[in-house]
Amino acid sequence: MTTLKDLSQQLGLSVTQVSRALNGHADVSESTRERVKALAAELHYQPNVSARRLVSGKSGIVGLVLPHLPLPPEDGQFIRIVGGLSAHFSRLRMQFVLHIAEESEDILDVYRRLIQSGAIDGFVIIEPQVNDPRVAFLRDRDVPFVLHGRDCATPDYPFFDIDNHAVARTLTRVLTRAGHRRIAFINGLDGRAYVAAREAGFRAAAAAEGLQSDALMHFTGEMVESHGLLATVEAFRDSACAPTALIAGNTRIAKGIFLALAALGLRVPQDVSLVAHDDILHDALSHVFDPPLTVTQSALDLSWEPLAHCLAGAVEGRSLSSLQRIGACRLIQRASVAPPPEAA
Amino acid sequence: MTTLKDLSQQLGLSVTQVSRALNGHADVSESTRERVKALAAELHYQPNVSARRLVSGKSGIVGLVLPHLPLPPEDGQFIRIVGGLSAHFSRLRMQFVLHIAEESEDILDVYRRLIQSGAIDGFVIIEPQVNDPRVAFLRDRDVPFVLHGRDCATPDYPFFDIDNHAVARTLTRVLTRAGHRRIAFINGLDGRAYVAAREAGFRAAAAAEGLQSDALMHFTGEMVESHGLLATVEAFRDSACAPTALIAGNTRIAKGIFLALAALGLRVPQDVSLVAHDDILHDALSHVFDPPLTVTQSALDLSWEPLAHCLAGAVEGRSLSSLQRIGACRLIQRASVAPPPEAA
DNA sequence: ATGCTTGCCCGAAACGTTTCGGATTGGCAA
DNA sequence: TTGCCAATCCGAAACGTTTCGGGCAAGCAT
Repeated sequence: MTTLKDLSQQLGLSVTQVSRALNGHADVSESTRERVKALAAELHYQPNVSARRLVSGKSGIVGLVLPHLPLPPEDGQFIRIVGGLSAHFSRLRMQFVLHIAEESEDILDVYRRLIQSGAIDGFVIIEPQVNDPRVAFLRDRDVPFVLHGRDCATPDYPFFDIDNHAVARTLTRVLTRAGHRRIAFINGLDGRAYVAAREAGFRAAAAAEGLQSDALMHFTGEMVESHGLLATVEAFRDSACAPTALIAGNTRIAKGIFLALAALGLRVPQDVSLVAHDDILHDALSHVFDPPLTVTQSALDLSWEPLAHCLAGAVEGRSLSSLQRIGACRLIQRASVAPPPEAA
Repeated sequence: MTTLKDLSQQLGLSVTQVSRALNGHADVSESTRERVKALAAELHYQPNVSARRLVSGKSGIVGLVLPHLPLPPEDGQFIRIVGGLSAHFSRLRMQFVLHIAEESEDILDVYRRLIQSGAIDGFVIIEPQVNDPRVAFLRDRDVPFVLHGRDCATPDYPFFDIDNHAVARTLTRVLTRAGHRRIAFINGLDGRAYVAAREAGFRAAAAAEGLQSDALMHFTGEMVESHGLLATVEAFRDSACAPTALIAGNTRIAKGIFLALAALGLRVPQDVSLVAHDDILHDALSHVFDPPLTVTQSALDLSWEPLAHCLAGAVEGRSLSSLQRIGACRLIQRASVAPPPEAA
C-alpha cells in the first residue's frame, strides 16, 4: 500500500502538498500537480479510507432498513434495488449496507440503534407512506436521508420520484380522449404516497374531462396479479355500471386484469380498454402482453443512481435544491386502447 | 459521540488504561475495569470504527461478488442470502457489501479491482464450481475468503457446507430399504461442487446396496420446477426401464416432478416413491406437498451465521481448523415413500 | 526603501484508537 | 537493608489523512 508519505518522499515534497495536489486544491502549481498525479498513478496510490474517514468524522456508510424479509413476488425486485444502490454508492466510494429488522423490532428502534452507533452517515427510505414516521424521525434528528418517492409536491428533504400525479392524469386522458366515460383505476397499496398521488391525478383528470365522480371506480391493494384479478371481477360484477376502461397501477396488476377479463369473456381492446403504468419489471413487460399495452413508462432501475447521488450530497451537506430530482416518464401508445363498444 | 478521552478524563485514568480495560487486557485491576465499563455503558460509548480500522490496517469490509443480477426464481433466495450475511456481519461489527459485476466484466477482474483498492478484507464465495477459479485466484493472492460449499472432502480453506455425499446416501438408502431397485436422481446444475458430491453419494450408496449402475438414472439441470418436470418425463419415456423411485435435488425440483407425475397418471407413493433434499425454501416447503415429502432437511438460512464467523476468523488470521464447519442435516420420514408396485 | 499582494509551499496539529516500552507502587524474600 | 517480582498504571508513538496557520519569495505599487 503506497501512502502519501511514500509519494512525498519520492517527490521531495511535503505530505501536505501532495494531498492538496491530489485533491485539487488551488495553491499547487500546475507542474507539481502533474508530477504528483503521474507518480500516484504509477504507484497505484489509493487513499486509505479509514484515515480519510477518521478525519472527516464520517463513516462513509449509508444504509437501507427493511422492516422484514421481503416475500415473493416483491423479493425479486428487492435484489435489484439492493444491487443497484450498492453499485452506485460503491462508485461514489461509499459503502451501502442492508439492514433487515427482526420481526419483533419497531422499525424506529432500529434507526435509533444504527444512528447511536455512529456508524451510519445516512439512509435510503423506500416505499414511503403518507406522513411516513421514518421521515419525521430522521428529520428531527438531523440525520441525512433520501426518499424514493415523496410526501407532497415540494417536500423539504432530498428525494427522487416520478410525477405520479401526471402519470395518472396522462393515463386517464388517453382513455377519455378515446371516448371512455366509465373508468376503473386498480391502484397499489392504500397508504403509500405514490398511490395517493395517482388517485388524486386520476380524479383531477377525470373531473377536467367532465366525468362524474360516480363514473369512476378506484381499488387499492398490493401490486400483485391476484389483486388485479379480484378487483377486475369486482368492477364488472354489476354489468349496469361496469367500466369500459381500466387503469392498472403497474404491469403486474395488468397481468391479473388480463386473466380476469379472459375469464369474463371480455376482449382487449374491443370490449374493454386497458392502460397501465410500466416500471419495466422484468417479470411483467408491457410489450409482451397480447395486445401490447399502452403505458406510461419509467424504468424503476434508473432510480438507484439519482438516489445514491442525492444521499451522498445530503451527507456532504449540499443545498436542498440539487438534491431533489424527478425522473422522466413517457407515454407509449400501443394496441390496448380502443373506443368503448357503445360508441362503435 | 463519546470518546476514550472523555471517559479517561471523567475517570481520572489514562486513555491507555481505559482502552485496555474495555478490551479485556490483563493488566487492569478488576475494580478499575468495573468502573470503566459502567461509565462506558452510561455514556453509550461506541468505539470509533474508522480509528480502530486505521490502526488495525483492516477496512472491516467484506464482500460478495455476483457475476450478474440474479433472475427469478433464484432472486428470492438471493435477498435472503444478502440479508442474512448482512445481518451477521453487522453483528460482528463488519460491513458486508454486495457487488454485482457488469455483464461484460470477467469476474476475476472484479476481484482484482476490489483487492487492489485495498478496501476489502475478504470475500464470501457462493455456488462454487468444481475447481472453482475464484478459489485459486484468491488463494494465490492470500486474500481471505470463505466458501459456501467445498471442492473436496477436506479443503485447505475456510468453508461452511453440509455433507452432501451423506445426504445423497441417506436418500438413496431410504429408497433401497423400501425395496426400490430402479432409481432416478434429478440433481442440480452440472459443474456445481455439491451436485457432484451428491451424485457420488448416490452411486456409492446404490452400489453398497447391491444395485447395478444401469438401474440408476441421473439428470442435471437448474434447480427449477421445469427441470424437475422435464427430467421426470424423460425418465418415464421408456416404460420398460422406468424408475420406481425418484430423488429430487431440492423441493423446487420436487414440485416439477409432482406436476409431471400427475400428467403421466402416476400416484405418489403408490406408483412412484419420491424423496428430496429440503433446504427449507420458502416457495417450496416439503410438508405442504400432497403427500408430504420424505426429506433430508437442513435450513439454508442457517448458513449465513457460520459463513460470517468463518470469514471473520479468516480475516483475523485464526487457524484453519476453527474455520471449517459442517452443518447439521436430519432425515424426516413422511408419506412419499412406499414399496415399489411390483413388490406389492 | 516599504508595504502589500499573490503563488507556492511547509510544519504541526488533529481525528480516536491500539500498543510499545517503561514507570511506579507494594509486598515479600534474601 | 537490598533486590526482585507482580500488579497496575501511564506517556508517547503510530496508523494515514486533512487542514490550520503560517513562511518565503517574487512582483508590484507606494
